[in-house]
Amino acid sequence: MAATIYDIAKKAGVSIATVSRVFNNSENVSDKSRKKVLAVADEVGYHPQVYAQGLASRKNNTLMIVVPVISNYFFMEILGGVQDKLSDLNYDLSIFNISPNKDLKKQVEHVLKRRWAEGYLFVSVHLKDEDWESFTKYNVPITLVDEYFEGFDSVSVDNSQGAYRAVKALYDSGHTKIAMLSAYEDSKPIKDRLRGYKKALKECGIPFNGKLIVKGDTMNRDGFTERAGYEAMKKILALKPRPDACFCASDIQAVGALKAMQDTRISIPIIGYDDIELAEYMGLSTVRQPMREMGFFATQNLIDRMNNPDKTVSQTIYTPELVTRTSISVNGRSKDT
Amino acid sequence: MAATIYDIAKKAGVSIATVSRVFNNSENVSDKSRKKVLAVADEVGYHPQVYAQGLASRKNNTLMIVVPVISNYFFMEILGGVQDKLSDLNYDLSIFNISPNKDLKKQVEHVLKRRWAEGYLFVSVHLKDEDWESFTKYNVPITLVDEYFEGFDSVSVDNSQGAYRAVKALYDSGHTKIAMLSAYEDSKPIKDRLRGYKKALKECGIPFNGKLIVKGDTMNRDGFTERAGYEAMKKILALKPRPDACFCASDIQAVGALKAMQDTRISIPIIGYDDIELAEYMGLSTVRQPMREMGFFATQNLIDRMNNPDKTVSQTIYTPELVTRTSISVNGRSKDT
DNA sequence: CTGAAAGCGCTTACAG
DNA sequence: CTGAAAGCGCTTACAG
Repeated sequence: MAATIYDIAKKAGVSIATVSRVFNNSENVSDKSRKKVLAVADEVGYHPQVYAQGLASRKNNTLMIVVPVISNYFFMEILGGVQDKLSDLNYDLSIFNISPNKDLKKQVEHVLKRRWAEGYLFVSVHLKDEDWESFTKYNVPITLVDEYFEGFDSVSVDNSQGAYRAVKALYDSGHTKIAMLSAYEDSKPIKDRLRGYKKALKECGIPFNGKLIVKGDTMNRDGFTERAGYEAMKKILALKPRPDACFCASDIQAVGALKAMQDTRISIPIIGYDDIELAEYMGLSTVRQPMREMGFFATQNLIDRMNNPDKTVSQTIYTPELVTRTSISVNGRSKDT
Repeated sequence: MAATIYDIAKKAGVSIATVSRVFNNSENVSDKSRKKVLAVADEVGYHPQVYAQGLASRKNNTLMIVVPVISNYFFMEILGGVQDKLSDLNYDLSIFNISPNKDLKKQVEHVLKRRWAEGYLFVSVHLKDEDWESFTKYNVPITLVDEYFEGFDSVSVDNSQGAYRAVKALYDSGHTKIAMLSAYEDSKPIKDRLRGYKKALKECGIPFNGKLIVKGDTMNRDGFTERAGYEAMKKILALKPRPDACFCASDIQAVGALKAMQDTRISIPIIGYDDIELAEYMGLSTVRQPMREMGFFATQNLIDRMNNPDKTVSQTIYTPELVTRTSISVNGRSKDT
């Protein structure tokens, strides 16, 4: 049906080798041949097929991002950084969205085995060390983003430190009964952020109280949703004695939390996490991660490794910064009306 | 380096044909052979390479979604619907994110030419009819989502009707000076929604006034951002005479608009568009499209066409519905404090 | 149920 | 600058 390199070669009166060279930007083609080939190819809409190219050349010029949840601001920003980096490079970018209904490790393995891409960027894929370890045998360039494993290059953020800074800020503005609006407790970010929360309390001389760690009831997306935030804040506000401030594990939960405070007409200062675009428009104080830079750098890193498979593994850890807005003093909404 | 079908065949003591059959779930393999092959394959982490399979079988079992902006709620929901549909089918799903910096048509053509997937879902890709027409020659299954072209199957929503309903609702609750918080005027959704806006006004006997169509200054993502919404609402509130209600072209802009109203302490009823998850938590009235169903249905449609290339082209158009929350009467926020 | 062999559409030394 | 030919790692009739 579709034209092949043979058709083009015949029509252009050259060999298939020449056609191939034209499409691979080889310099060893006369201008005349090149023009002729291009003209014929354009006419029939020909372009080498990825699968044939991939097999013959043993490379496919594609990078693949593997990610569990596309629908979140963190990923979008990372993606932006990746695309910035890739924009002048000649790589195709494909995104594989891990399905929440199937086994995570199996899916990762599936992708790796099929040798779809030349390099992989795993974003927010959290696996046990032994699982990551088992993937080293595929011997393919991998960079981890928002995850840490000593066997692969990684780019992550110090979640514990971020939480620490948020809680510390709350303490510094005079609060001592600080709740943590949490999510699924086994999720990686929650574990890390809880650690930071505890560390801050300890440093401030406040005893840890498990009752102040509250999550919602809705646990899709591990509880990182508006709804779960809403549910959790309702519980927090019903606590006796009532907490006088709250660190939220994510901005998206904070949105729900804000709504819960509105509905109950009780406001306490809160700090979120992520600095999603909305945060600015909700006056939400939060903890910001340099997402775009992370995506950019991770891509750079991956490409470096592809070009030099033997370079030593590097771990890059960014420190998040606190962004202060109105929500830290009082609920940003209440003030304005 | 990596194992091939020959290695597995040798180790398992069978021919490569048998190994191939095992991986293609052919029934004509003895249990003994199958087990042996699977055992060996598992041991070395073997799996047929996509590129070799793709070339030899002339199919690759993958569907590709091509989309300009991943980072929006509409797309996320569409994706959810696609994944729902695909969950038990044996297709891989790959996402190609059109880069905003390069020529749209060229990128689409690039993807199509390379024959990456067996079927394509174009989501919110807006092209001229003649461009779509030129792609028919590739003769590959394509379904358009949120776009209409008579030559391909399509699944879309009646944007004009959605806007019409919103404006009508505003009128019905007593408003006559209704502004439209717009975005980049050449974008497809804006053109359609403006049409609905005009239609509603006409029906209500209100003369159209171009001054009431206002967009922001920041035009990235065609102005569908919080920032652009903020900017536009500031302008709207400064208009004399001041509009007494506003139809926003998207929820995300409405978020900015809400903030602008807070900052200026002037509130007028607004209705958004999309019904993003946040809307509920902001009390935002809006126009809802059945996104998940659309994704599900479009995928079904695409697969049908792949199985039956000659079936007649079908156009499916959904009608959006109005979701009423507090923002339609007064700014949902102001009430609560 | 199984294997030998042709073929998928390219790339890439090699020789000229 | 150019072409003939081997090879990439699979699938799939075909014959048994």
